[in-house]
Amino acid sequence: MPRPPGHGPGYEIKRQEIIDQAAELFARQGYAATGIAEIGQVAGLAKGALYYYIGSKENLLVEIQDRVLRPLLAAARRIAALDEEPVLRLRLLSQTLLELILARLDHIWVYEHDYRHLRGANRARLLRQRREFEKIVQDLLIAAMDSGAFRKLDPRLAMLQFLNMHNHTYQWAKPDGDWDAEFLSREYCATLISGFRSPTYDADDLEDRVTAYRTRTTR
Amino acid sequence: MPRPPGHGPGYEIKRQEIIDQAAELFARQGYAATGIAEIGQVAGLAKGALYYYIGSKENLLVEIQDRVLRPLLAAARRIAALDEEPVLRLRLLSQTLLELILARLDHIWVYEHDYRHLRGANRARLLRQRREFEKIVQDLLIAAMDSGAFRKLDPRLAMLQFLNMHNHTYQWAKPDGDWDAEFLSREYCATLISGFRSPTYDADDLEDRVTAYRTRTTR
Amino acid sequence: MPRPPGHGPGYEIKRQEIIDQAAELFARQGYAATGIAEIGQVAGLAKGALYYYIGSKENLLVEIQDRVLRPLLAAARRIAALDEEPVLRLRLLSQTLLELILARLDHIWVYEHDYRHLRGANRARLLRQRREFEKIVQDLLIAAMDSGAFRKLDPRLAMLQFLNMHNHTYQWAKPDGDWDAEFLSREYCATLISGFRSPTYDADDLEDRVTAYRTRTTR
Amino acid sequence: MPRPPGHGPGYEIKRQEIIDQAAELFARQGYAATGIAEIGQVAGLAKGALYYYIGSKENLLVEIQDRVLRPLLAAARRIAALDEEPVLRLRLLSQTLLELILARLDHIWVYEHDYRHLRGANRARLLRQRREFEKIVQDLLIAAMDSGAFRKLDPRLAMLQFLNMHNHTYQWAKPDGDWDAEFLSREYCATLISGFRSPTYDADDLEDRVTAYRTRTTR
DNA sequence: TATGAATGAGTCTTCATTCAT
DNA sequence: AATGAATGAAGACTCATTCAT
Repeated sequence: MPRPPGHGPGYEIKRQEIIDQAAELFARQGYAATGIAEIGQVAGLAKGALYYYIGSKENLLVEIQDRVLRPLLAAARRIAALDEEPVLRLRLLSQTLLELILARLDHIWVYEHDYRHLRGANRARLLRQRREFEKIVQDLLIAAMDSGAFRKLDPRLAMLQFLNMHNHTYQWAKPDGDWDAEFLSREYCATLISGFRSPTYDADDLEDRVTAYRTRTTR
Repeated sequence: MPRPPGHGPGYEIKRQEIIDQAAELFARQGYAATGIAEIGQVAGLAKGALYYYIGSKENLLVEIQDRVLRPLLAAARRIAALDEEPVLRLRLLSQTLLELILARLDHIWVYEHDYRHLRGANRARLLRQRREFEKIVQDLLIAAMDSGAFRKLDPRLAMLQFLNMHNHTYQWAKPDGDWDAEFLSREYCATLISGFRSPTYDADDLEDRVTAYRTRTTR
Repeated sequence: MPRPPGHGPGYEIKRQEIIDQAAELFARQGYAATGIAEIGQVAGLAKGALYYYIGSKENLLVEIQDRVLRPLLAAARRIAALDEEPVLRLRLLSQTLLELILARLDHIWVYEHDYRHLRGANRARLLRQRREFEKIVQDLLIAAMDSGAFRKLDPRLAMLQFLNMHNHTYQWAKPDGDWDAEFLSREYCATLISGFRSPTYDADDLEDRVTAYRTRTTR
Repeated sequence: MPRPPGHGPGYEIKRQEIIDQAAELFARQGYAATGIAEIGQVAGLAKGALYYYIGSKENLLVEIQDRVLRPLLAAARRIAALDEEPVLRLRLLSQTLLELILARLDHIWVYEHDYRHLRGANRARLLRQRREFEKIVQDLLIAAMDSGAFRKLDPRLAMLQFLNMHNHTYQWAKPDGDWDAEFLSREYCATLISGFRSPTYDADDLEDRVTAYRTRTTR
């Protein structure tokens, strides 16, 4: 994401605005089917000025992917490092993931659909980050098995079930849908955990523990 | 899908071949990012001859969507109409769905990603069929609730969980992956049913009943 | 207009049918904007068979031009050679010309609009024939001046006025219009002759002389 | 004729130049037979830049039609509204019409030949304007009849004779022909008026009255 | 006689990008 | 900081024509 040197104070603000607008267009029409001219029109900028801000069309895609992956990975790393029971951490991660999906539906569309249009280094970095996120989830699942909370499952398959359930949400969620991230997370986790748990594990008080955790940390 | 009248015997065969090849390209690169020239090259046909077979690029997309939706809907209708317990029918539908996904991974990519590039009547028909499929699943879930097998759930949310779990599979499945449709269906359903079931419902013998059903019907 | 050797009895009939149909299409849409495929469709023939009959698209144009010019020139030569007063001959020629225009409106459209798409020898021949027709008209006008019926006019300008008046008719005439060729010829000639005539020439009995001529020759 | 917003000062000039060049090509070869590539070549512009100016091929056709119809209708409306004798107004309109034809021969070719390639709203507007012009002529002819100058004629047929005579001129006129609009108008009107006039109407001083009118108004 | 299949140049149009100003 | 003008390759699609069968 090379930026021309020496910018005024409004540069970055305008730039972020343009990325917002591009994300919306890409989500609605697809990256390949959206023209630079269209973005310029929505941004109220002639093509020359547009390029002054964006550098290239692929750059926009990179930025949008980044806007998804950077906070996602940061949150995932933070949650995974918490000194809490693995199942609780999974539940927290679930909600964070859903919050991000619901908050930025258009970004997620682009993230899920158009990463294949990235080339070279951009693509490699993206895939690396995706794999890191998957590993965090999988490691949490393994930890839950090791702790006796979950049965012995194929960890990769468990991780994929977890991600299937969460990641596909963008396909039908609406910006102002009936269900918020907390509710969905509770429902999804209820299903998944009842499927994964070992017979001895009692999941009934999980939500209480979530509440307790939140009280503890936001105070 | 209007075709010019009067074609030789080899026409339809060649046509289906081209659709195969197009599906592979669309899956890899996206519909919008795949050029007609590229398809012609892969098909070994000049542009003129290519159009003799395909009519238009959008036509290819329609055919691919149809190849997914026609068998899917047919199977779903058939299974829904079976005189079997709802949970068993869900399990059968799950496997059929996964069989279709795994057998035609590229078609599913296109189906999931590029339906938005359909216009007008083609798009309307597609959405109608998608909704019909969703309704079949949802009605099965309602039947399972009515039979006492499942708890009282929000039927739409249950349906979406079911489809999240299954439909997202195309994102990571490989043509020669380790897991076949039967295995995945067993695992997915185990998770979902343990999440959905009422306390009194015993799901442990479901797989036996699946086996029994298969024996009964294939004899 | 090369024709493949050795044809069955139906060949020429079918061929003429195709030219008819092509003329209609060319008239409605223009030569350049009408496709061979369209002609084939209207003729109920696949492209291969079509070419068996027509040889080439330009050939169709040549034939249509011929269908206009051959009878037109034949009639013009015949009328010009009549042993009748020049003004009467002009009146007869006028009617013949209008009969041809009204009888074959589509051919005339093509004749007037698309002769420029002819190339080389075809074009040269066409222009030669057009000039011959113009010369016949002009010579009749000169004869009328020499006979004292018409004033001394610029013969070329008189000829052009005559042709302006007649040839532009195709632009607004309808296949089943209110006015037939005889009526239009009477009206056009009344206007033209009253403009061209010398003060001493009495045009009032022209129509009687036309009737007399017709009675004489059709008996 | 929508144009992209925001253009520099040279834009419209260049645009008009391109329309000029296109009109010449269309006139020589026909609209359908002239390629965008050819226009670009003549304009010295690559295809992209060409489209920056023209928007679409049909747009060029619309502009050319407009260049004919706008001044024609404006002049016709102005002349029709003059407080002069109807026959004089017809004579003035005739000359204006011929001036326009001779001044823009190529535009008139396109106007007469290719209006059928317009579609939808463009076509409707064109036909409406053509009919308005025809109505103006016809109303003048009716006024001349009402004033006693002309015999009782079929007004529509009289109008068509008037337009036949004038409009067909483009078919043979040359850019630097021997005859100017004033001369042709005098000749055409002499013919038409002598054909249309009532026995009592004296047309001999019409040209004097034209001269008088011109002197009066240009002073 | 007639067909279906093929071609490849050609159709109009849009693309992402650049750059002098 | 921003613009208008330009490019040329690529976009989907149609064309008249050929030819083995």
